[in-house]
Amino acid sequence: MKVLIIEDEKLLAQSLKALLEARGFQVETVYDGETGAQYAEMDIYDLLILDVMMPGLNGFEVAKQVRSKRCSVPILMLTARSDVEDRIAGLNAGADYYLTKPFDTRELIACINALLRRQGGQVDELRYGNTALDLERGMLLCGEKKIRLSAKEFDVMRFLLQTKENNLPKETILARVWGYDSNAVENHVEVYVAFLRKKLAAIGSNIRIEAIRKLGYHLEVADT
Amino acid sequence: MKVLIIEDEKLLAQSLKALLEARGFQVETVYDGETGAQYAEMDIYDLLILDVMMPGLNGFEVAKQVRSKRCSVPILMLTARSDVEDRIAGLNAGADYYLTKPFDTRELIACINALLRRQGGQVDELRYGNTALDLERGMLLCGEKKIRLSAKEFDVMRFLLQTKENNLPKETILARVWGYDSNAVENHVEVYVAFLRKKLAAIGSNIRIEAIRKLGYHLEVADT
DNA sequence: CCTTAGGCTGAAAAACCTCTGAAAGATTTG
DNA sequence: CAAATCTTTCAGAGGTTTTTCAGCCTAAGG
Repeated sequence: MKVLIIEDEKLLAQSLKALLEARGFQVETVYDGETGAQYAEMDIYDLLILDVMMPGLNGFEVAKQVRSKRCSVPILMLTARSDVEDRIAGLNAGADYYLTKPFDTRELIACINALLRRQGGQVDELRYGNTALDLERGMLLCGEKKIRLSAKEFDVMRFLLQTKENNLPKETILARVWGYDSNAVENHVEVYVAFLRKKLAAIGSNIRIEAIRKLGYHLEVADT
Repeated sequence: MKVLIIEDEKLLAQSLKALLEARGFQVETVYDGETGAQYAEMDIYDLLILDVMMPGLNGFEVAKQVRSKRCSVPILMLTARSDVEDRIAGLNAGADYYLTKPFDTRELIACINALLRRQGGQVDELRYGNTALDLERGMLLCGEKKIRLSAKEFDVMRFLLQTKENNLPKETILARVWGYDSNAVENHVEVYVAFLRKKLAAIGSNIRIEAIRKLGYHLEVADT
């Protein structure tokens, strides 16, 4: 789980980072809106934590910009301003939750869990068709049968299951599974899709991984 | 969009109902937790609005019960108790958002929009006549039938659908789809228009791509 | 009614993607 | 340290898509 914190108060940013890292998140922090928007648009994060009041681009603007790029990562907005108008503006700008500073640590964690749960983050199983991905054990389950996935297979399968029948470009899979700065090539994705198709077939799953040339992959339930 | 309101204060329930109906939602209200949980578990709602303090099953319990049935409808919790402990309990019980009474009407609407926006799995598409272009999967849809488009076919079709019955010179299509600096010729456009007409016919679309000599192409809905 | 240029079409060639198996290179496990 | 498993690399098969081209058709103007 990768989290991006966009917050100009470095002290708060650092303490948030520590807090989340202690719970097993991978955290990156940036200290201004422009950089934050850039990072966020790589679309490799599972959650954005966004301060409203920042020099340069403020939180509302960052949220709007990110959303305008069709990036649907959950956004949690933080702010000292408890004004109703602000909350409304934040939500309308594309935020998913609005939390007022100072906030209780446990409340923050509960919010994050709620947001990630909706993304399929806190559940222990992702289902589609007649098949489930056990997130604890990294296994594909279908009826009585099950099969173990390797780490990369698991990551790829997870992203596919999160986007279900929506298109997922190879680029994006590459960025999220191998890292945006890795020198992995698209054939890696193809190879892993092949691995997954083999394993899905082995347990009799009715999930198909469909390829659309030049666009990417998505899941479908076999018609038959 | 169907919304279920579970709220024992009938006055508040009714005013919420009116408020939402005015925005085009289909609203049902129930006045106690047991009934609410039953209704919710039918899994036919797009959103639950849930009061915490109710006789019998309270909001936390309803949320837990609904979630335990693997029902993932978004839950918005309302309460007069502004206690942090409550908010945490609510979120952990499975709520997606926690709003404290009294709340601003516009804030409520913003919350609802935020929740539905996320859930709506927004399959965006361009429609014209009896036909739609699925932008996510690059397919043409017409009733039950659908057909895949190749990348270039898709680009041309999208461009045509964006300008609808306005004239679109071949030159412009060339520039936009093949790039202004490519060495593609106008016959390319003609060929692709032919491809598209064939595919449109194959799915029984009533869209016609009309050519006007020296001027370009545009769409029309077939009269028949 | 004829001419002509623009538009249409089918076929074939060329280019391009995706898939796959095999093998080499890493990494983990026993 | 050896064995097993996982990841990367590579090259070619098999399709599909895109381009090319030549000839046909049709609308518009004389």
